[in-house]
Amino acid sequence: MKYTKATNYALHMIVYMIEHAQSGNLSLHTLADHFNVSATYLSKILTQLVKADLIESTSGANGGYALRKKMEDISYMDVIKATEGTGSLFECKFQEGSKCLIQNVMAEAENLMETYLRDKKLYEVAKIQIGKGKSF
Amino acid sequence: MKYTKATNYALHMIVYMIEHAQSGNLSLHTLADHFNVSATYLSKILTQLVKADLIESTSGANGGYALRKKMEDISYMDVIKATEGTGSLFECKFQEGSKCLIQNVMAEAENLMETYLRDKKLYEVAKIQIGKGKSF
DNA sequence: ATATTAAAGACTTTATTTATCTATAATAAT
DNA sequence: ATTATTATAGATAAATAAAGTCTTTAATAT
Repeated sequence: MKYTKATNYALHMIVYMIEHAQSGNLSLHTLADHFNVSATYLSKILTQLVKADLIESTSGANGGYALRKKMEDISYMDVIKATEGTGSLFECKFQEGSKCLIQNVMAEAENLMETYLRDKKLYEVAKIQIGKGKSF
Repeated sequence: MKYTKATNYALHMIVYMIEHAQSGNLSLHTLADHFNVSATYLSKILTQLVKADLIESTSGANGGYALRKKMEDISYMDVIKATEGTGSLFECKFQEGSKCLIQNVMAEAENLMETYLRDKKLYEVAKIQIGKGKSF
């Protein structure tokens, strides 16, 4: 069990977009170049973020991607849900519903992690103008 | 990102073994039958639990598997580490070491989950003799 | 009308997980 | 000793999921 590479990219994309929020739209090409990823592949990931309403996209010249949700409000969990999907990490293979006590415990553990990541905002890690933090 | 089926099995195996701890060794055959899994496949999972010193195995007639670690001490995390491996859920694809601030946050989140699962014992969920809990 | 940009669909490749088969090793019972 | 019972190991196959590519379509600014 590992986070997908897509989540890795997605988190970094959001941070990068926060850091460049004042620069207008960022094109797929620009992002793909900067992170050294294939454009079409990155496109799929960004589209997931668009569908999750975290960012927005505009076609045509001068188009590209820009933040949609208020940057201070974008949490790690927002991004993770967009790329990993909703749905629990553990699902009992022997019993339906939540009758499995093991599953209940696993869900509670996941919940702790989830709550933490829902409170943590990617904003905190971005290096923006007035020395608000630092990162990559 | 999901827990593997192997982890699912492994957790249930331990609970089952706790519930039948007084019945001597449980053979692969018995376990495979009870859980409706192929024996050789289950064997691989049980071997992982043996290597993690959670259970022990003995060959030959009347052999099989039995708990090795004190049942009250076997945590969810013990089992998960055995089947999922150690190693973090998130590893930054752009920076080495722990220089990535995103990774640090992700690790902290994982830590919360891990601590919880290291405290929770599978024993609590087993239905053993003197009404100590209930489950499957 | 043209250039620029994103989205969608089909598909391929790679990696991981799940599962099987066969052979080997260990031990108890006879 | 031989046989039956039991686990382990190795090779490999099948299934699933993730990562990545190619091509077409749609939208928009100039």
